[in-house]
Amino acid sequence: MGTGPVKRRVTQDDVARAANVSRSTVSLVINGRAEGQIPEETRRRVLEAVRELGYAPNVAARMLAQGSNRLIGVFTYQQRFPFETHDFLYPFLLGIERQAAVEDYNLLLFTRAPKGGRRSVFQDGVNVLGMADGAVLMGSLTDRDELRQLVAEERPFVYVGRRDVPGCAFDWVSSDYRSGAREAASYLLAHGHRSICFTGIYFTEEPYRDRLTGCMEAVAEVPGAALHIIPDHVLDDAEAMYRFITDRDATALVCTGSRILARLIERLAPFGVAIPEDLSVVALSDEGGEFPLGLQPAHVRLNSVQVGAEAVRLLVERIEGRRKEPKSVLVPCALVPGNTVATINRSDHAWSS
Amino acid sequence: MGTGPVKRRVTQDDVARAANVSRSTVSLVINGRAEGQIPEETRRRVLEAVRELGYAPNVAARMLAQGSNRLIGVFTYQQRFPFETHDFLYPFLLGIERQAAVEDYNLLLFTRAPKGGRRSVFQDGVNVLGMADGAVLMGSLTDRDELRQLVAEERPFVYVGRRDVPGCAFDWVSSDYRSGAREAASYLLAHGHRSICFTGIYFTEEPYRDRLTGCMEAVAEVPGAALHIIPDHVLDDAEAMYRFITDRDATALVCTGSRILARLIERLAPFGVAIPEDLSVVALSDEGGEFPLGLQPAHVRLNSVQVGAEAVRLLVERIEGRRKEPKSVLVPCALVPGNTVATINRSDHAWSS
DNA sequence: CGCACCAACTAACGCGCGTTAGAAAGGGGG
DNA sequence: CCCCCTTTCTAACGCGCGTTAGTTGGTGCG
Repeated sequence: MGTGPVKRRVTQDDVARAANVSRSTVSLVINGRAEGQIPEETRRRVLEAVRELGYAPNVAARMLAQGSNRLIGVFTYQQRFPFETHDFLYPFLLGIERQAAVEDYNLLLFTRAPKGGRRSVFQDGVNVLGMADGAVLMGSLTDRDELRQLVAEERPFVYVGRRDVPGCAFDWVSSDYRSGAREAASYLLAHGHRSICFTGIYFTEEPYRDRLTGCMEAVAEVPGAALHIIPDHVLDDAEAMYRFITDRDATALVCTGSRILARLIERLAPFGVAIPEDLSVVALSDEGGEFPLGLQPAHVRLNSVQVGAEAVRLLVERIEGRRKEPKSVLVPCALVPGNTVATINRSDHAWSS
Repeated sequence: MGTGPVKRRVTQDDVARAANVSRSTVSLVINGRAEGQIPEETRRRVLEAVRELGYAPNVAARMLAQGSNRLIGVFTYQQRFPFETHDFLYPFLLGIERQAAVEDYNLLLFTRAPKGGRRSVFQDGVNVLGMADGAVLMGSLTDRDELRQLVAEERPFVYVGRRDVPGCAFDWVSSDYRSGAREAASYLLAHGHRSICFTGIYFTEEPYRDRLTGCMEAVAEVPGAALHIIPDHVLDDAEAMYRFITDRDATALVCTGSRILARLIERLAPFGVAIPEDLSVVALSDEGGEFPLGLQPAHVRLNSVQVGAEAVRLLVERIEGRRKEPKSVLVPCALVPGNTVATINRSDHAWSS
């Protein structure tokens, strides 16, 4: 409970005394509202006192008084904060940071965890986002009512990743997973593939559903083409997966991430599956990733960094009152051809006779 | 300036009116100080009103009232924030985040950049660190007076990386680069190497000087052993480097980072330098890194993540008044043998006849 | 002289809450 | 009836700040 015996902080009052003006004057100068109000000479005196005493505004007080801090909150529904590179949220954070710097905002990372349960913006019934001007939310959120509640509080926020909550409109930014996935599948179809596998998890969340939808759309346009969804439990069993693929005469695979892709390749290798001769693969990911054997995975670049940046841009628009209506942004993806897709020739293909 | 159109929220006053008690009573009940103060019946009435009106405390007000905002500032003297994985500050940030969660503090990242000049804690004459309860500083700082000024302000802070400012004591945490480097060199010496190269940059900063010092200490203990510092400009020129090494009959190399090591190996390969047959290498780094040819670099693990965590621990001690005296911590390193160090046999070595 | 006006400031309020001195009510003993 | 104690509650301050109505002292104009 040790209430910090931190030396009493320097306040505007202290500055005012030192500069021999009133506190209001100090506030005016500090907030740049000195134009035509306070003459240069006074301004200088105040600023000097500020620097001499080492004054710094109190975040809480500022927030309380008028609600702005130039602080952007970042909240993640993941257990831990997505600093780890291998976390799929990491590139978003990268973009958020970059754009925050551009927009001249500081970042408030809500690392404080709840005692035991799942992460929530409401801790002990308190909306922790309250310390920031607005917040970027991300990660997979199980309880949609939380979003409703959040909207009701009318504090600006942007969700990274499309989230569809009926009767509840808010800002979000997402990669255009659907178009991206469609493009990936089309690319494979254009190379002659007709039986394509698809890996994907968390189908309850929009971004994952969108990936599937995109693929299905592309496949539906080509007569005789089929898409096969690899069930989760199969992904963990190398042999089951090999069976799954060969049983369906599949010659291609769309992967939702480059890490999954790496695992798949690794696991299929013992069965003599060569990429791309036996199996063509396209990933949906931010980067190609590093692969053995000189493989440069064909992939649809998701531009997650840009998504994070866009989220901040939207948020700042809202915070600064330049926009009132909810808005959503789809960041386009880009196909990056690698060397993991081959033109199919069914006559001499290993398992498609 | 768009004042946030945040909807007026339910306050304790509202609850008090509804429960027909005073606001203080509400506060007491909510903060659990009702023991022996407020009878059960009243307590129940208040809590009911709370839940009925959907009251939620205002974080900012709460922080303001009790004087701490449970905020740890993070400031870096690097141009950009070390989110990028390849940034050498990145692991520190990882540790900081982790420990902040443990200590139940949020993180305030000072991403706001100065208009043009070099980064400084003082922006517009305001010490931005004041917004947090305390701060962790890192990165290479050119202006040591800034640290003096900071100490004078008596605001809690911890520097990541040893910084030696005469007549100015403050908290810092660092990997024990010196012992680590000594261990690296000793390891090579124990394998029979007598002519060892050393790469290192930024010698003006303590952590880099310490690396060199450690190596020199180890070499000095073995008669006939020599340490050769590779000048910066040589590092960029593959052929010059090859010459540098062979001219000195060097059979081993101590590298300050695993990325540098990767570059070196890559550049020496065209000259037919085999690792570890021709050249043994030890890196000072957090991880071995990913290398081709199945190389697992021998390295001295710096435990930077732990350094970051330790910094936060120190800081919180100070913030919460559990410690008054300056304190510094050296986090021990650990030698991780890989497969990049060979026992030297000068008779059949390529260039050491 | 009287009035209007301006520049340069300040007093004072309110943001929502934690905290504490102390008021009010009730009860019991002398 | 007075005094004192306990229980139950409240008034009021302060946290640090943004904002606005208003005050002060001076100048110009009729």
